[in-house]
Amino acid sequence: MDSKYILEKPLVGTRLGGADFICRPGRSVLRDTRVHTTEKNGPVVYKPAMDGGCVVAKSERISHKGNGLSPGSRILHDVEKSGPGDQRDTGYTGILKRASPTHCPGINRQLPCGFMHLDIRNPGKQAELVNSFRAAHGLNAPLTEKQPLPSTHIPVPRNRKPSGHADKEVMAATVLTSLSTSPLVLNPSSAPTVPEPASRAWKEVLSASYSSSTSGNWSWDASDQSVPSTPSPPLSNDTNKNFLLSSQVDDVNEDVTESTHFMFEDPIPRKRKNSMKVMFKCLWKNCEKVLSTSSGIQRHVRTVHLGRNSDSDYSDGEEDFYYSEIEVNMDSLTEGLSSLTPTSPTTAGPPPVFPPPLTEVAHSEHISTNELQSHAPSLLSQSAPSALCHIRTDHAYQATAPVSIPVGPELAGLGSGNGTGPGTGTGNAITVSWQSPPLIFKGAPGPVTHVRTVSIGEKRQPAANSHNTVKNHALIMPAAKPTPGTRKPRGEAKKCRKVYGMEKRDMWCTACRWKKACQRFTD
DNA sequence: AGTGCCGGGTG
DNA sequence: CACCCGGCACT
Repeated sequence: MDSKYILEKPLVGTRLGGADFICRPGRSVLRDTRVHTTEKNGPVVYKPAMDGGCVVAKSERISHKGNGLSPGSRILHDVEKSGPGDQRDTGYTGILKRASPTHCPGINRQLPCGFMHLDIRNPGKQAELVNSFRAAHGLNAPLTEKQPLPSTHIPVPRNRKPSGHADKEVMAATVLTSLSTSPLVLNPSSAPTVPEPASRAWKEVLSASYSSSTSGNWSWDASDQSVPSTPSPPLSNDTNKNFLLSSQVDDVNEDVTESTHFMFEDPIPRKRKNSMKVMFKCLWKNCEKVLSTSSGIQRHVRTVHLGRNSDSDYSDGEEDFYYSEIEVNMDSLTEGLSSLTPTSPTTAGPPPVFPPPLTEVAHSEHISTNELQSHAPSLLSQSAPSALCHIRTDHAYQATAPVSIPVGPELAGLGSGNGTGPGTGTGNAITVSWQSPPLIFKGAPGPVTHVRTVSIGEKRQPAANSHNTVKNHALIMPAAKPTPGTRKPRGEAKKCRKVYGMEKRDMWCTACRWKKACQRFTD
């Protein structure tokens, strides 16, 4: 399930000389057990890109049609062509269907967007996108030098010089990834700075590649839930959102408190857009710094956490690891709502996460035990600690009437795969799939959602919700075994004993006679 | 104290 | 399994 889930995530990547670069948020996957021909094509492949040229890949599968075809139509065509057996392809289509932006921040933003923003003026670029896209799905996309085209800028760190085969591949992946996904195309003005999404993708690639001990075979097995290759904080899954908006946020205003909460998923984008503002939050452990500008946060990270000289512009992009974009609901902030009362405690899938949770995330949201997902809570806690606070304060089960716990479909669907995820959207930055991250409770849009966190130590609960509670247990913490001590809530209905009394004990149901849960007067 | 029922023992 | 009961949690 897990692996499948991952495959269903938005993938972006490029196949370079036999190596598949599948870049997912949080993790970059390079999978290819086939013979690498990178040595042969590698240099040719990325050199142009690094020089600002454009790498044009030609898909073998579509090569018969030539390269001159309308890229746009080809894209669609290719997607449609996806064979049922091609998991990656299906994965992509799945993405399209799922439209789960939270899953793949940098990427997600790009694929779908890429289609929409294909630069008609530059067919070559479209070809790139197409190829990158295809590559991401495992389609062969041998690179060629045809149609060299100017590329938008490629975030190649100055100080990082490829020093080996792996590095080259990394670079190639980075370049291609950025090319295929860089929204910057839309915003040339921001060229001077490294596009965050791109740079992130690049880093992700790097992190994945560097963490790999094998030479050309970089594969991130879906089952591999190992610890992230770097101690970097999680990149928020929402980084993909409002990317464009982020560029607008140039006003250097005051820091915002951590009160902000993530809007991982935006079911009603139009509605919220007005009040949403992209902020940059430091993900460094125990640091809740939130700044309104990426440069600001980068500086913060660089100087405060990385110990770099604040005066220096030097940046290897390392900072990108330590902050993420977040959407801040300005309405909630301006309305004087306590920062503790997020209007919509939505959470997204499992964020990648490294730093320890700031708050206890009640054993609840673990959708699965795999590490990836297990991270989700931490992100959750980091991103929306206040939400958790609320969650814990409400004991729905104490209500006299059955209380329905507003659990989003995501949660309900947890069983279906991380996708469960937390959300549908789960994905996250880096996250990968975080899927998970189900993690998560997604309240119905509105003020404080009453989400009840089931704690292990919890004791009996009124009958009205007993079933719900039990279900929640199963849903929310399938892995969490009911600890001894969690007893079935005592039913409110009169039992045989009360109904018949001790004198008519023979009239009791057998269960009652045996001191078991009454079977006759069930709750 | 009364009640509900879990957990465990016995045959 | 059926049957029983110690004991806990809760009212």
